Amino acid sequence: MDEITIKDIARLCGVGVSTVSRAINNHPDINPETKAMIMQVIIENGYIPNNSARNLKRTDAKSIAVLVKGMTNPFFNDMIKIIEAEIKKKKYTLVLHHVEFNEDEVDVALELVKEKRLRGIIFLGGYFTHSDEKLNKLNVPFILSTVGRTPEMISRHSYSSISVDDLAESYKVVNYLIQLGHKNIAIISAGDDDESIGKLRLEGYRKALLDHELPINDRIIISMKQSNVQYSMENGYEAAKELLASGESFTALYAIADTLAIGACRAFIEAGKKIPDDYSIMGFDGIEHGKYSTPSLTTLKQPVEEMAKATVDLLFDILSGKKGHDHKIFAGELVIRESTSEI
Amino acid sequence: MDEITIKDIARLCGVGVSTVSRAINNHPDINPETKAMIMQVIIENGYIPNNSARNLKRTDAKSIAVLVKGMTNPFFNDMIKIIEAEIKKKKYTLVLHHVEFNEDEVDVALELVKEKRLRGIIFLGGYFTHSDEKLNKLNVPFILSTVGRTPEMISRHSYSSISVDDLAESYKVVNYLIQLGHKNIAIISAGDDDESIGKLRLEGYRKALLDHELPINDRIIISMKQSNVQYSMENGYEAAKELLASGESFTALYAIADTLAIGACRAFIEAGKKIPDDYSIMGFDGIEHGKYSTPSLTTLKQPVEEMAKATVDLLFDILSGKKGHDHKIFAGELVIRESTSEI
DNA sequence: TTGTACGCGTTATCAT
DNA sequence: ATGATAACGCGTACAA
Repeated sequence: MDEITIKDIARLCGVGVSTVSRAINNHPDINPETKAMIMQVIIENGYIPNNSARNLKRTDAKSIAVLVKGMTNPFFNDMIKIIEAEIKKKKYTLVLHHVEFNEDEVDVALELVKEKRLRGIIFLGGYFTHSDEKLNKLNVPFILSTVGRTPEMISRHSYSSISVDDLAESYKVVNYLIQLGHKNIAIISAGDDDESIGKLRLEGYRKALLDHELPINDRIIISMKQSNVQYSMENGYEAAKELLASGESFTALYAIADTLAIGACRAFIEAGKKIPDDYSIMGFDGIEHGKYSTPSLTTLKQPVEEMAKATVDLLFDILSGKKGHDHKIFAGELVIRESTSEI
Repeated sequence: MDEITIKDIARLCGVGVSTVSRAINNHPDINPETKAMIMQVIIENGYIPNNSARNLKRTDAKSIAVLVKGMTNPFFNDMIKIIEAEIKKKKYTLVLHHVEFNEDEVDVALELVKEKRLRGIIFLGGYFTHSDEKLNKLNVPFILSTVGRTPEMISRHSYSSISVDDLAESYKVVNYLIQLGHKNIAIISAGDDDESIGKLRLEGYRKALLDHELPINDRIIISMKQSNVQYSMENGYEAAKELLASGESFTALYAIADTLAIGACRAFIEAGKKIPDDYSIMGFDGIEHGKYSTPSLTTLKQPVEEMAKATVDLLFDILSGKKGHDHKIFAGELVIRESTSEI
């Protein structure tokens, strides 16, 4: 015998189980003295309520899940931190859950909803091309935050989303490079099968070149290796080496994530190239890291803090019935640092 | 009414609940046809078993929790990835849980054990100065992995640990700098109240200086700001600026984490200092990042992969009764890159 | 092979 | 203010 339950505590205290339950859950209808006595016994015996049993019975769990797809991008760490704090501030419990690249986040969410009596869900990152039918099974409000969305995709109102316009912001990046005088701009992007931010950012790149009547050279459009960890520095490093080895001419490189850009910078430097003198390099995301790199990284910064706050605020507005589903798009900020210059 | 339960499925199928249960859990005693039929109905109705109820009943949960203290250090990401894969390989379920710096990891673990019917626990990072009394309440095997330990602390046998000898490895770092001819070596370490790796690494620093009869100058021993995120680049950056502003003379800097070292590098570079010509800088941990920094970072690399594997292996050996508790200490590896040179 | 009934630890409801 | 008891959804003896 080693698991001690609420019954044991009740017996030890000479009271009923419901009284113990009341003591634990801060119910009003209880004599402060009995409560104190019970709490004392609980501490002495190291009793810990079983959460499974609680969740089974409870109606007011007040918890919200954050599902993060792919934890390799440090970009999410910042967001999680803020979301965590905001949720705590609202006296809700946060259930943080990582989901693998090959897992189905909606399936995971469906399970979690049942298990934890969730009030809401926040999806962070990932692709998210799920059927309406499946999404409708998720009968708690959910928000797609920083999940790649095309304008057509967000024309639904069965859920909310918080994001930047990946296509437009990506356009800004390339546009900036063009303004600096670059005409041959390489890109390190996601694979062709990417359905999310990778695809959108690549489209933004293409559109910018097209609008400026610059040629699109497929040989300087490099994809991350699928075999490597996605969005890793190593991946950027390898891609950059491949690019340099190709012999194609270009004067600027745009990596669709800061991590990739940092890896790419290293490859260029090792190859004896000067940044930004020989090549300009730009990233996307605005992670802390880019600020402390050498050269520091010019990037398109996503307003992490605002987005994280907006995500939580929107969710709570929906929960309290104040608002219906909404889709907010945040503007990114061009952060010019040392890795880019005029040609 | 919208939550569909095992009873509903049973009714829909015209069978008993136990038959449905058997279908779900791959029990042997069931007619393949009935099973197929039941599974079909389950899929059609989108039934998902309630995990809380399952955990409440189940005796064979086969799950292991990994509690990570402080997710700010990317060092842990690598370890988690590996541990995750290893656990999956053994057909166990992984419960990943972050614990805040100010939370008590043992309390969290205690709850989790009850809730999830855990078979074992892996603690990653943190301080871990808990009373035996408290640890004894944790009646499942647990392993402290990469948790700062002094030799005296690990002389217990109620749990296992996997770590590097932080003091000795730290000594190696400073010893290497001394061999390069440096005599005035600054350090960015944890606060005085640190009881864990920070303390041990600082002790290693002191011991190395002492052994080589070099003076210890308290004014070039800088602590991370408590107000900042611990072990962040920003923290290293600020500390380095403080150091430079102090006017104290030194030729080398040892930061007790790579993240701190990277931030410090940036501060030095911004101040117009050449690394390693003017100053040598070393880190500790061996994160991916240091490899792609410029200058790339000389560091003391912890054998992440081996340690992660050893952690899981040891846990399973204990679970299967093959072994009792054990304490393994891994040797770090001096990785010499560009940020250090002879004086 | 299948169904019935009980119990897991807790909270909610209804008495008292 | 407190206690008895019925759920919560599931797994599993045990009976059939």
